[in-house]
Amino acid sequence: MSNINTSLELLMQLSRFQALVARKFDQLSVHGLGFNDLLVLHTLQQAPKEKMRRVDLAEHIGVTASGITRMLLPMEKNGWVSREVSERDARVGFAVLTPAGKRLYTEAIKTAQHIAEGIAPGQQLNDGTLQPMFNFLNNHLK
Amino acid sequence: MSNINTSLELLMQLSRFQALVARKFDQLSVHGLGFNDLLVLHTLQQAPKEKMRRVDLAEHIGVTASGITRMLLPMEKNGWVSREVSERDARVGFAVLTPAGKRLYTEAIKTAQHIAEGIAPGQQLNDGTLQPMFNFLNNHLK
DNA sequence: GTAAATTAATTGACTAATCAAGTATATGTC
DNA sequence: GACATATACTTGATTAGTCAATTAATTTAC
Repeated sequence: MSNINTSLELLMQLSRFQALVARKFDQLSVHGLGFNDLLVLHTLQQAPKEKMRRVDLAEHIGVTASGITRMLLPMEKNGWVSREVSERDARVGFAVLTPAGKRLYTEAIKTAQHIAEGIAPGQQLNDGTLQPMFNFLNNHLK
Repeated sequence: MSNINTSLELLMQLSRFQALVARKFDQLSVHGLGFNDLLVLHTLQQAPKEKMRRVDLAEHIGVTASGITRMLLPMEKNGWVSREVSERDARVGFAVLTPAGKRLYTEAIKTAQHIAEGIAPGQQLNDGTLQPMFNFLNNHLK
């Protein structure tokens, strides 16, 4: 039984943890949303005018362009997100949070926060010990 | 634009980071293996006698029982993993690393460690700053 | 200003997983 | 020791995403 380096060890543990978390959320299916759907709504809600280019949205949540097309499809059908085209660049499409989408988000995010608290209580997180972890993640995500 | 609690923020950032990492690995497709396949091989290799109950393997890497059945199928077909039944409990099946599987593992893990180093250099990790992160993860995974 | 390269998005074909249901075995209860 | 419940898996149907190819528009280079 040989060991592996710290880097790979970290990535593997993160992967396992993430699988756990995603499955818990998806199972509970907060308001019919998967974890990634929630991530889409949250990202849009944080964006200026609650609107983003589809590619940027894809990049932000870590799926391919194709992936975002497929994820947004049912969300558009349900009227949570709408589509807008750019005037200055005919290639780009925007995804915009609709009022219905925002209402759903507001409800769903409450539930999600409770679930998250159940997994990783804020208490543990807010004493600063894990600040380096946030820094590490932020470095890789910006 | 309202904010969310630290717990959910953490889970969302982890999800994004993980998506990034998994996609990078899967793209490079180390010796034809996906990141999760690698995780399976690694987990088996760490286990006593390089053998585990399928259910435990599933739990360890964070997929469902059904998921592990489907993941192991091609790996068995390729002769990297073999199947063994328990004598004391006819329900349980074991997954065992074969010699070919071990050889593949030994090669693939080297490449994987290089890729991992490229993402999260051990240098950054080994100064102890991120120890709380490892503790946090271990708490949730044990 | 035209040709070549790049970028944004979608689509078809596929892979990787989920869930729900089903089968078989084991365990706990009375 | 029979019956109910729990556990270990597998399978069919479905969902969530990938990749490779394609279309269309924009930008760069000359």
